[in-house]
Amino acid sequence: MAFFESNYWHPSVATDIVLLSLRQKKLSALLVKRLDHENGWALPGGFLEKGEDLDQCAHRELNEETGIQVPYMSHFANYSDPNRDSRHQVISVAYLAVHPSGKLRIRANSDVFDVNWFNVENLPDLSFDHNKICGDGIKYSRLLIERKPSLAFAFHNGGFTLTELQQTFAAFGGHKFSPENKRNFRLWLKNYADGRGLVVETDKFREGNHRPARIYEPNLEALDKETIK
Amino acid sequence: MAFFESNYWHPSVATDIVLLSLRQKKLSALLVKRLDHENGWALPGGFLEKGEDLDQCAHRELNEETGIQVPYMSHFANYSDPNRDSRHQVISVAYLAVHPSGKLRIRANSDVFDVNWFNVENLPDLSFDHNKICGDGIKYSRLLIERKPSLAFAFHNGGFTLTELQQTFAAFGGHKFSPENKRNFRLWLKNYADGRGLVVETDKFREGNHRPARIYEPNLEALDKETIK
DNA sequence: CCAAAAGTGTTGATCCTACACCCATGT
DNA sequence: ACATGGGTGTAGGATCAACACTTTTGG
Repeated sequence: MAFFESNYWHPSVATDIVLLSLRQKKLSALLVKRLDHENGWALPGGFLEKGEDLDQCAHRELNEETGIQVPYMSHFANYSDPNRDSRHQVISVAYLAVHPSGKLRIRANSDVFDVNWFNVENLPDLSFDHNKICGDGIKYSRLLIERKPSLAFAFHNGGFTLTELQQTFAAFGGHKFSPENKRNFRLWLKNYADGRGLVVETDKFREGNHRPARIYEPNLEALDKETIK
Repeated sequence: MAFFESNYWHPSVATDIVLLSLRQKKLSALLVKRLDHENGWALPGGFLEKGEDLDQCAHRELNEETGIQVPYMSHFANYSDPNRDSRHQVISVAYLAVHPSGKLRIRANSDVFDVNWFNVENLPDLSFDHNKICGDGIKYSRLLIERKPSLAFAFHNGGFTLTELQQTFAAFGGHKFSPENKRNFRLWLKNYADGRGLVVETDKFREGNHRPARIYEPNLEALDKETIK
């Protein structure tokens, strides 16, 4: 006997996560290989379970499949073409997430037998419509970081120098945050962040073969007040 | 025997539509009274059917319940609290839509026994979490009209005068498009729309106890090229 | 001393605000 | 003639891009 019965038809509902990070200063997305997904690369994600909401589902799936937790995650689109999965009708609820650069501890998991970062300019063929979803997520991230530049902080753990922050913006290809107009980037940042108290100066410096660079940290309290998801 | 069976649990999926329009120059939302919704006011919408995608579902439900079609409709959020509907777990996919001001022909429908516009400043108590959804939709529309001002064209049928267009912006309470700075609104519009070719002058005029006002029309081709959903 | 990257001052163009003013119609 | 709303010109302030410059470290 079937486990689930109803007088009405029901679709399946899953979450898929476009997880972005900086790897070698390139914007990169995390992909997984799972036993069921035609053995190809795909976005991390999975089916909604009874009693949880979509946000919980996305966090749970990401944690189960990669063992990580992220400082930023939010919904950006739905995918509901009845034929997007040939086996049955699945609504995919897509999330954008950000992981700070640095070590990624991948947890062993029976379903997932490979996990890796891929430069977003050079993604492999993905299962289902995941190339479309991933591309949309990247496009969305470019819009988002212009509307809510504090998103860039989520790419850094334990503070950042202004040059590092600028490189983060540059990884998105945004115009104003672009290449070597260091001066204007800093003026813009001062204007943007100072009024809102978004960043705080620390007394720490990043050392190198050059003048040490001051390290800044995001002001978590002020960040919570930022509008726009 | 049950109509639908599966080895896995499935949620229900529905679309709900926040349909906005201008009524007496006030931003207003369309609400319906249905036999099943505790006999209270609620957003138009209903369950996804087998073989259709979410956009089709939203258009179909709106058409079935109110007999109208709209020039703008797009997804803005999901609602998935497991307890948002006490009867069973329903994912609500929320859409924002715009209807031009003017006559609304309501089609008789057995499920819906009342339909009406409500000023968004003064909404009644709605079924389920529809007050939350509707409020979010209105907030979203305020963001959207700043990011993509051409949305304002969807509130007008058969052309608009510049004053009418400005009143549309004013209905959202936006700062720059605000009260009686006619001069700057027009300068801003010229700068925004001229470069993109978004509006075209017609040779028609709106008459009144005063100098006739030139009527403009949106350029549909250029509108399609506008970025941002 | 030199290389390399951090960090600052300032000008000129551009955009936006505020305010004043003229124009065309109905009564 | 005048009331009403349509429609425009423009000076001064704020904002922003571009470029040149100084500072501090390691080797």
